[in-house]
Amino acid sequence: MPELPEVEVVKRSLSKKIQNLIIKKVKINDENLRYKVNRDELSKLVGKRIKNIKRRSKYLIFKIGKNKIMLVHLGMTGKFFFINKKNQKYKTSFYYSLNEAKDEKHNRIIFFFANKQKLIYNDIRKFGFIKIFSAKKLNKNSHIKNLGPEPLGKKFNSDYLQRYFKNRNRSIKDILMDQRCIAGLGNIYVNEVLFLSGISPIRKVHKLNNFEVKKIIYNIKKILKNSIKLGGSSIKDFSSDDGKKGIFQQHFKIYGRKGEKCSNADCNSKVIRRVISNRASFVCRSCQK
DNA sequence: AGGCATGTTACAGG
DNA sequence: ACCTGTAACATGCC
Repeated sequence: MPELPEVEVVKRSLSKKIQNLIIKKVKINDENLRYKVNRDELSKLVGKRIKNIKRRSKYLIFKIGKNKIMLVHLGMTGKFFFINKKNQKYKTSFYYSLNEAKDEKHNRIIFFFANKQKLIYNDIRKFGFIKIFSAKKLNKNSHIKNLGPEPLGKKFNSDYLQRYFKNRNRSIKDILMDQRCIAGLGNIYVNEVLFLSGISPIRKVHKLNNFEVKKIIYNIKKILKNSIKLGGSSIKDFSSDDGKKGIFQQHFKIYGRKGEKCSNADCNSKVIRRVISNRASFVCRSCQK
């Protein structure tokens, strides 16, 4: 589930819950995440305070104590649960589950705080990871150092993108999914951006004109901002199991809508699904050229 | 039973 | 050095 907007929403809601809490204990139920969890490093966090949480691309960066960083990537199915003093469970993610009991099985790492508060890292497929290292090493970290600009930042503008596109013979879908070009988009939002921009995912980037590049940038920023806003508001009342599935998909205009009528009012074409860059693309042939 | 899934990385080859 | 395509990771759902 997690692309930039989801990770941003997780960051915000987690910050409210755990900022300034002191870690009392860490329990590892399953150390075999994408990378093997380092027990020694994790145990060194005991006694330290969670200072703040930041986001870079789809990574969560926890500053813990004076000089520790906990870098978390949620992979495909990673999520956090927070248990408060009254044993109420907060799911700080969109990810829904139809079966709470089955959910428990995938609680991989548990952080304990005072008064029975807990932070649980839950991950079904275990493509996510948690790494601990010293704060000095953050910028040299292999996951972080090659990331392109944040799409919502000033460095992501048409000068940058036109230069990046100029001599590259790759498809626009491929490039937008490439975290070295732009950090934080994934398959769903790339689908949405290209639909809104009226551009076919297989177009070569060096053949896009300035207007098209600007349209892509505008739509990236617009969709991401809007999704963060929607995420923030839908998470607040995210307590019952009913209707969760709807929350996940209802905002997407093209992703997952194979066979449905194109959502542009004056278009009667049907959405088709095809695989591009090894992932599902949903396209309206009439609206995306 | 087989296909599919929001992500990243490694590798082989051009 | 840059680019492309493919497979792999683990698990559950339809």
